[in-house]
Amino acid sequence: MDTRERIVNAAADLMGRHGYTGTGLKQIAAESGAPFGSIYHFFPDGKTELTAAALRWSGEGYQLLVEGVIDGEADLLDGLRACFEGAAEVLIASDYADACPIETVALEVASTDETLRLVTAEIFANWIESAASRFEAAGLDHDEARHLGIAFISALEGAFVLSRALKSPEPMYAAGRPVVDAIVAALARADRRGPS
Amino acid sequence: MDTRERIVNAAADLMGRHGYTGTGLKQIAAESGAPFGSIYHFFPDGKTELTAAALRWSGEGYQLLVEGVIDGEADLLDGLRACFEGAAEVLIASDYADACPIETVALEVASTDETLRLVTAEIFANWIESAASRFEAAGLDHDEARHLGIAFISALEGAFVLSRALKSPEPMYAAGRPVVDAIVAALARADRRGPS
DNA sequence: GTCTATACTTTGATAGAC
DNA sequence: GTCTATCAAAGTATAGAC
Repeated sequence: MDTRERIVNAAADLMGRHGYTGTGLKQIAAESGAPFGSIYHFFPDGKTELTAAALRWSGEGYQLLVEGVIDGEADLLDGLRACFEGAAEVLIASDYADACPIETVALEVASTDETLRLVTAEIFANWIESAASRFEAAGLDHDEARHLGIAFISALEGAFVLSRALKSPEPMYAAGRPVVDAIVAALARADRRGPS
Repeated sequence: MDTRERIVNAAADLMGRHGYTGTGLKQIAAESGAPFGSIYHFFPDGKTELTAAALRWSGEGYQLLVEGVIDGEADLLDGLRACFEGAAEVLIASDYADACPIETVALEVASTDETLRLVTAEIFANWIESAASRFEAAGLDHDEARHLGIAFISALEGAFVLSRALKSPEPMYAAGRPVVDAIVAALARADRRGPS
């Protein structure tokens, strides 16, 4: 792994746990084993540019992870349930440190850094589209698939907040059920309208 | 309003928008109009103690606000819908700055400050209990009311993240529907089991 | 209790030797 | 490209006059 990659990796890891303002460039240099000057060599625009790269890297990685979990199950609904269950397991295993890698940063920059806010918006939009496309492929119409995609990501993000604060996996399960049930109901309605 | 109250008020406001590490004590002193030294006069333990007070103040205020919205509607379900709708309106009116007042801080301190994490846990627990007690009063059994209370708060929190990042009210509506529908269904089941 | 000045640390960022 | 030394600013915290 080259130096640039190690820096981005360390930034993504630290920011996922401690947030944007809570993570210093010196800390990133130390954690990655890279000399401090290398950060500005690879990211001339400094912390903003590095953070954008870290967010995109985390965002892509997490999307692939979730897609793997969903597509790893024969049934779409089982795949969705596995997401909440898997997230709960990772939370417990990491003592509630490893959750959504971009959520804390997204909230921090939402009203303070428009450049980074746009990066988080693009990532969330990708996640929503990833989920919605699967719902649409399963038979839902475009709008309904999008709304439930948003509800799915919202439930995950909301449950991450509560689970980390309460140090309990309970929200992961309680928040997942209504969304999965809503998709079950929507698929049943779609099936009644036009069975494949 | 006395000095202490102004300080707590300013801290709660600033931290709600810019987070914990993103808000400085000097900024709080300036915003509140209080001299810097007064912060340490009223909060000898410094930033941690002040933040705990700000979180509790925000947490209580937001709970009262939401309870007012819910109880302001004749029907519980309309009250829940009004929460998501009202949150969407406030987001738009504030250019997506005013959302959940403790969410950003909760994520920031979850893995870095156990004292403050416990404060956010207590606040979220109060919110969950506030919602669950209303669901139970409407006819749901204790466990189901609690699970749906958690799902309700999770949906709100998750939608806040997405709405602020995307600068769109859409998540507020999309995330709210499955939870409200789940409560509709649960109430119908409870009614079938034992109509009042 | 109020307010100012200051100490100490850490931050993001830069310059320049190698 | 790598690495170190250093800057100016902002962070928390403290001391002490009034």
